[in-house]
Amino acid sequence: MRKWRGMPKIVDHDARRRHIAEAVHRVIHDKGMERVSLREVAAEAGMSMGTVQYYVTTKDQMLLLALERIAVWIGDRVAAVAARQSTPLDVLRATVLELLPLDEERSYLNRIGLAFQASSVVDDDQAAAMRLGVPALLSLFAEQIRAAQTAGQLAAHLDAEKEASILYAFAQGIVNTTLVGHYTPEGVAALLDYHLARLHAE
Amino acid sequence: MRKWRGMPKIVDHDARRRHIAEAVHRVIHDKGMERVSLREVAAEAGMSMGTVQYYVTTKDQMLLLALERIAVWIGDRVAAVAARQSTPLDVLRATVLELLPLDEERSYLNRIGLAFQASSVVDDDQAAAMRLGVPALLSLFAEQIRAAQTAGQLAAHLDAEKEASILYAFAQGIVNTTLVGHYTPEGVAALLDYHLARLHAE
DNA sequence: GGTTTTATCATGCGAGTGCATGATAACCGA
DNA sequence: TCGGTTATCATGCACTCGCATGATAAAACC
Repeated sequence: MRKWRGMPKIVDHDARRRHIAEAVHRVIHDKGMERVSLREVAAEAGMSMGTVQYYVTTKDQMLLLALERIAVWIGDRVAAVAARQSTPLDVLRATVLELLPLDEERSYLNRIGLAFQASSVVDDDQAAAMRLGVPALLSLFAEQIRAAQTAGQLAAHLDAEKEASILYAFAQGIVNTTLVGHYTPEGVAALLDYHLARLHAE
Repeated sequence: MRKWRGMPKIVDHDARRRHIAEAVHRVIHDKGMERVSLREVAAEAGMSMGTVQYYVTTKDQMLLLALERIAVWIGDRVAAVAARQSTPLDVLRATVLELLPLDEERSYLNRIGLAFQASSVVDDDQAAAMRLGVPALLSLFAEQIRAAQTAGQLAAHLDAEKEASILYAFAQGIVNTTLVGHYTPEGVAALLDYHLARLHAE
């Protein structure tokens, strides 16, 4: 599926937008945020530039669309992996691991997320979109920590909110160093397990 | 100090390069990495574009120069604040705090660092320059942790290397969330103290 | 079947890009 | 005092950018 040419009307607008957003992702991943342009994205998406403009009124909106799409992508992945766990501590561990660049797809997502993290410092709309996911993750973490505490999996004296914040910061902070190869996937997992082990009820 | 015009020969090349690098920093901070151009930087530095080209052969080299400059800037700040502490634990705490966006100057440095972190994912030279500082900081952390352990300030059973990695990741990971206002400076410091407290020898 | 709507494309425009070049002063060593 | 080096600038070039416009064809509607 590469080239459409003059066959209108039965199109799924959401699918088109998704297609464009994914082309933006690939451009960001392969060439970097500074190389994102309407032309480059159109070429990557296999459409004319005019068609991209038909679905997206401005470049900023195109980037925002790509950002929102990747946020729901990550959100879906986290929700799916969390649902697959049995104990609160497993949810916690699996969720953090899901956020880290431990295989190709997660590295892909993290590279793009990193680019948006930087570009959102200067773009208010992107910053707002970026902020959306954070409280959800933090409260998921805190909730699982509390559940693990009542289940006797984690020490009762822990401050769930603070532990959640620390855990999330750790996950965010280890990304870049791992992406550049400073840690192996096994090393990162060992680091996480080391940290979680100290939170255990003895 | 804004405009030179036709007064050559007694110039300090390093000073000129520093001046250009700082202009790059301001452009990145105020308008974002994508708006960095020879023209914009020249205007910000108060020189003609040709003069910038005289000191910097290419745009990539200009960015690399700005990256190296900010790395030594941060390194100097960390070294200075570390030298001012008396116990290993104080060094550890003060060094981490120095890396966080807790006041205007540190926010300034962190915004720029974040931009380079993203752009270095796609530029190999920048990635190499970025990697340089990490081992130094990690080994400083590990060293101070070990010193604190022998001094009885931190629990003896801690894995100094792993704790150093976790601490550094925490510092890196809390930056963006703090920059967008999700944490107050006091909240971040409290988070760090909470984490350090659990490492204490009882 | 003719008209309107929807989707796609090619093209043009003014602005901005990185980089190269030639001119022009100010200083230095003779 | 004079040629040569050093530093600065203005300008030009080929290219890309975001965005606007007009043409065109297929589908939908009547």
